[in-house]
Amino acid sequence: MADRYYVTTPIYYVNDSPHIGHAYTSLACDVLARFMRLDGKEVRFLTGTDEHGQKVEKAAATAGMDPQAFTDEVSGRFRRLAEAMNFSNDDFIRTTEPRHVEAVQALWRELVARGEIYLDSYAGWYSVRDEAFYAESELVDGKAPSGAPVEWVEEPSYFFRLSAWQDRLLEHYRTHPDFILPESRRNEVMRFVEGGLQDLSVSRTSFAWGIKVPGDPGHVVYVWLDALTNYCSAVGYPDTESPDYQRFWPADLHMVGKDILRFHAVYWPAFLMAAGLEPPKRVYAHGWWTNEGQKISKSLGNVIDPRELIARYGLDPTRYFLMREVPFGADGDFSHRAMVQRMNADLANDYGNLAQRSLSMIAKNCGGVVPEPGKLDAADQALLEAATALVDRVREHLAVQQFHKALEAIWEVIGEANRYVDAQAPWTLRKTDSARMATVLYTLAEIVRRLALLTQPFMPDASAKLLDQLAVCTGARQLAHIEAALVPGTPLPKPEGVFPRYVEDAPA
RNA sequence: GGCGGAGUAGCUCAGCGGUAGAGCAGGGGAAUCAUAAUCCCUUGGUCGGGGGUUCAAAUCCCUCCUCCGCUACCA
Repeated sequence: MADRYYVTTPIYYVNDSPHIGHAYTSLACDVLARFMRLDGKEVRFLTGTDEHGQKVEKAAATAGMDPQAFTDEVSGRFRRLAEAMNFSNDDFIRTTEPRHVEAVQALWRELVARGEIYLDSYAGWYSVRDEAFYAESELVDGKAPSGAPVEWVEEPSYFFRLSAWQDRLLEHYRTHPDFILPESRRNEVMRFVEGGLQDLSVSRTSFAWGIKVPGDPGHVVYVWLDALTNYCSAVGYPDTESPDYQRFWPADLHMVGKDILRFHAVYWPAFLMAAGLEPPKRVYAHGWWTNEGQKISKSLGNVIDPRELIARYGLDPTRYFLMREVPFGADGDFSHRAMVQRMNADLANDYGNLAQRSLSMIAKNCGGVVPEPGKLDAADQALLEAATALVDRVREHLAVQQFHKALEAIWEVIGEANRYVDAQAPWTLRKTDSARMATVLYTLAEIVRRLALLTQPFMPDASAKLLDQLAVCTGARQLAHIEAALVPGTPLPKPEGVFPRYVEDAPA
């Protein structure tokens, strides 16, 4: 049954400030969640924060704070980002919440009971300076690649039998070709797994800020086993009979950045299968942004703060740009020039102006009410049908996370509509055939309504304003209403531009 | 090093065996409803280099060059 949809962002590590990468991942999920809701599905959209681990423990200590107080604060930043970006998440999970701790410990016990976790010791060359273990093969002249001295360290650790899951993982990838997208990432993962898997150390004794291993409180659960489990804890695990779990698990989509694909596409399905649970239906790894052609890094100081984008360009234009500019999955570049281009050419000129020219003609020539159409001719019908057909086209593109193609398809119809206006020239009809003019303007109002219906997931506020200007009631904004035509005679509010043109500041 | 991907108009990219395409930028024109927005026409590329297969190659094969990704336990 496809009447439900469960989509997740990664939980964001609180040792980091929210940046464009976080906003991007969550935005993609938000667009999907909003689209699915408009398409009549019951949606669960989850995001949250990952709050355990050595780095958090240290960062809290450095800040002179208790780890929980520290994570409370940083987690709040991610909540505020979600609000600022107008994300429609239904839930926000934190790994320090009791519901999650309980889920992780239950999953752990399940894995132990099934013989998938065993106690051994973890040994390797450790560099205190780098805080990292190195493989024998990575050492250079007996030192870390960084040149730091290493020492042989052994500590007790629990291991997950990842090696036993190699064949079953490969089988899963083969029988579920859409499990990992885009395809190039799927191939990378498969090659990686084909290369052989080692058992995974899933506990740590070197720090304490984490979830205690059941029955062995000296150990803390490995951060990834902890973090990934959030997707299940949020829908009620370990109560697999709960309504939420029954409804939403397995998740339809885990959206992730390409940097954390392996954890989601290899470890996570292995953990789940080992615990007798179903793996998610899809993991999608998207690309990264550069800033004006430059790789983004903290040391370069060119990190993009989503709040600055919103302040400068506005929220919906920013959302539009991120979803439209780059083929989803690939890396992309954020540049002021490209942003302004999109804002002015796509939004202000094409879409905004189409709406504005249509609505203001109605305001001036039809008494500010939805005009009464005569019989529709072939051109009217072709345009209306093209708009209706967009529902399926957009749905198909979003089913495989091709946001840019969905928008491209919508903009094709916007282009057709602008050509239609010129071809029909209602300003001439006003003098020669006012009945035909009314038909044309009615068709245009209908087109704008249908377009606005479809742009809601991408640009919720602007689309809502357009629908308001067409006096479409809030209960008639589902995709199912695509053909629920406007009622002639309905009074319309005064039209106002929805997509302002970006004008460069005059040089000082 | 190994495996994989990509190099096509100024920019971003589509095409992947049959006379080189789109959007944006540039140029010209039309229109004047509209956020000086829209519409039409148009300049522009020996499709990274070289070799090969074929009646025919961005499109298949070989080779070279350049760039990028993956190559496990910080998240």
